[in-house]
Amino acid sequence: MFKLSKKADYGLIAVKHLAMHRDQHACSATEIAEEYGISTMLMAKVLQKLARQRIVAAKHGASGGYLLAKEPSQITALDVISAIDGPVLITSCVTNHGNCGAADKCSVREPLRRVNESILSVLSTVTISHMSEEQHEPVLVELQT
Amino acid sequence: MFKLSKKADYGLIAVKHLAMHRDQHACSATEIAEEYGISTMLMAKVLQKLARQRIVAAKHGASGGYLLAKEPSQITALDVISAIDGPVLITSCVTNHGNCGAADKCSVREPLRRVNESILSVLSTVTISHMSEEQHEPVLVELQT
DNA sequence: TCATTTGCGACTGAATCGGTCTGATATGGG
DNA sequence: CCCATATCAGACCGATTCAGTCGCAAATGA
Repeated sequence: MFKLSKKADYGLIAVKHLAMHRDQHACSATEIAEEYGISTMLMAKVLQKLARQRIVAAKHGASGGYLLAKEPSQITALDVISAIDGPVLITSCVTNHGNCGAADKCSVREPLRRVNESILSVLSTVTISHMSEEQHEPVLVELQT
Repeated sequence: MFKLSKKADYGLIAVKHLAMHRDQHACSATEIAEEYGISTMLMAKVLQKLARQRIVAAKHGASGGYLLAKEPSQITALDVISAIDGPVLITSCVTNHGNCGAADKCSVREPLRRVNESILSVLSTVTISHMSEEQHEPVLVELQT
């Protein structure tokens, strides 16, 4: 009901962890999972999805692990969330090929599409470096009502 | 994974319908449901929740139904959504009494709380009258990164 | 009085989600 | 060269949530 999945949560935790430990060794899934008390298997799954979307880079083999594939300022919360949970759509109707039965009669479709855009805009404004910094400068997001 | 429930969708449809038909007769759950091809029983449930939160006013008895309890400009999308689905929290950790096991170690808790605030702010900026108007003036929402 | 309508809780089947397991593949180090 | 350590991929399961239904009570206008 408007919550992001635990996997997406874990994804953000992992990416932030990698951001804080970059220029150091590659971090293995086990290492990250244990640090935050998360199931190792699950964290591994999450990191695999992040790797498939080229958000993190994987290093196989002994003493391998994961490294950030981009600068923390170039990775947005939206990148991480949609890499794990798929595209962010607040309703199932916002895509044209969505199978909402009442699509043509639906009167809230267009306004909700605009709300969706605003949320995407919020999520893509927040980067991993924002999430690591201490000071928080306000940013203005334009909202089409 | 970041989608609002169908019930919340239906709630917005119903409230917008009432906004367009106000100053007229009270609309019954059956009438609204049939207009948009939605299950009557389900629409009734949704309207009951909206009535319990005093967003709409119920009129019992024959030729009864529902009326808006406030001006459309005083009803926000957030009001409707949270009346139906409960408080909007993008993670289960944002409340203090949330039972997230890794709460103390969790490094993304505070940044996500700020993202949550921004989304609340977007949802409470959009009102039912916004959703009914044709022109769409942009509004700026402040986002604490 | 009675048909209509809301109010409320219990219930069910389906879908989603969190989490696990198994097996394959890659690779650095001893 | 071998093996411990990693990632990779997909199947799998139990629990939770969700969409939608049903039955019964209470209100009320005609």
